Amino acid sequence: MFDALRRYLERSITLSDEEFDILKTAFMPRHYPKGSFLQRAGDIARYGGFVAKGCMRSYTVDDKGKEHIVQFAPENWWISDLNNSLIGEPTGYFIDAIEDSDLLVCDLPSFEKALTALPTFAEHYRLGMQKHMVAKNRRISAFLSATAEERYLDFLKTYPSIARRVPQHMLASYLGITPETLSRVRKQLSRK
Amino acid sequence: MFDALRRYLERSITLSDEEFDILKTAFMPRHYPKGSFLQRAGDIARYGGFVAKGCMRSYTVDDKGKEHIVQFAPENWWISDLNNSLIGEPTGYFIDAIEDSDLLVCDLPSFEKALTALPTFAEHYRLGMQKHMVAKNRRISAFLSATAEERYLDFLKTYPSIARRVPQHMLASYLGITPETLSRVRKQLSRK
DNA sequence: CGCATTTCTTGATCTATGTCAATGCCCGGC
DNA sequence: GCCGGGCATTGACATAGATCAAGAAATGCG
Repeated sequence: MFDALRRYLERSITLSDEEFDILKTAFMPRHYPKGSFLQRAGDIARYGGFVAKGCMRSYTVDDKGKEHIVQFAPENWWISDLNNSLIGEPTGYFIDAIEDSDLLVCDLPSFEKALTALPTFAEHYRLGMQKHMVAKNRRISAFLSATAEERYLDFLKTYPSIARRVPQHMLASYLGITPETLSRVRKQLSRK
Repeated sequence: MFDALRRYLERSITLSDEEFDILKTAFMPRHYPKGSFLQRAGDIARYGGFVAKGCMRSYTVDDKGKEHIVQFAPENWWISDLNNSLIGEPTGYFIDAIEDSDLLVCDLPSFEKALTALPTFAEHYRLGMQKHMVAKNRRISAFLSATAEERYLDFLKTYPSIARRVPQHMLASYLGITPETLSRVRKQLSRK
């Protein structure tokens, strides 16, 4: 499982064996069977994680019991709830496995220690964060100006592999529309 | 103007005079009269900036010529377009001054040099980025699950001072609704 | 296999918000 | 002090997408 992390990191930075050993101490391998939770709303969020295998999602549940998916995290993505890893207050987000998944999890203090000990890792983290920010801004822009259909097409183009592997109603939830609407959008598109 | 930056930074980190001098070399003071642009869609984005005085905004313009505000940046906020400072491709975002504003602007290479030279600054940047990410996630959640009225109330609570100083139609644009709808929402609320 | 559960589709109707158009207001510039 | 153009409000109407309800397909599991 650590191999996956190392391969992922070495796509952008180089780490000696010794450095990677330091990094390893921060993480714990954990298996999450489909449907199991990494955290629930109301918890004090403790762990973030790197997805080595499978697929996770984070989401909120509104007062009507409806789920709203904030993020998908398949292999080689990070999933965490900075929200309150930072603040230490109970979180509003659920994180669970939508497939059987293997994660390397890590609490915030250990993660920060790793950042301090490994400057190249910190640099990688900063760049990743910036890219992530760009993606969030894109998504916000889409909500501001695009229709359901446009958002769907954009998702297909940007994350084709995620679109293939998650159930449609989850995709709908991520896009901010109902499953019914997504179904109709798809029908509409298939005509063209 | 540099005083403003220093006061802002010293709310969370400590910098010696020498360190602050290093930081200073990365930035150039610039005045932006109301309505003037820091960047336009189609430009190669070069500069990000720290707002010492006034208020900036970044936004996109859709094919119907409608503006969609992605961010407001009053005093002590940063405004930049990582989007393509990173990639070097023409940006899709406009950034302009909605009040007469004073900025400290900085290109990406200088900024990175400062991050490397000043670890405490890098640390501050990382924390700020994380907080910013939390805010973006909140905004996305709001689009997924909240009505126009709820988003408006949330904005009032979260950024009361911005709500007071920007024109309503810009606030509407930020919230992803029309000025007409915002006007009606406000009327509705004033009845209660 | 075969049944049960989840997922997807389809239709009918409803609603929040958008669009278009008109009016009045306020503020900044001459 | 007045004039003009942006800004907010209001009304009538249009529409994207939601909701509710029912089947039809898939999918998984004993």
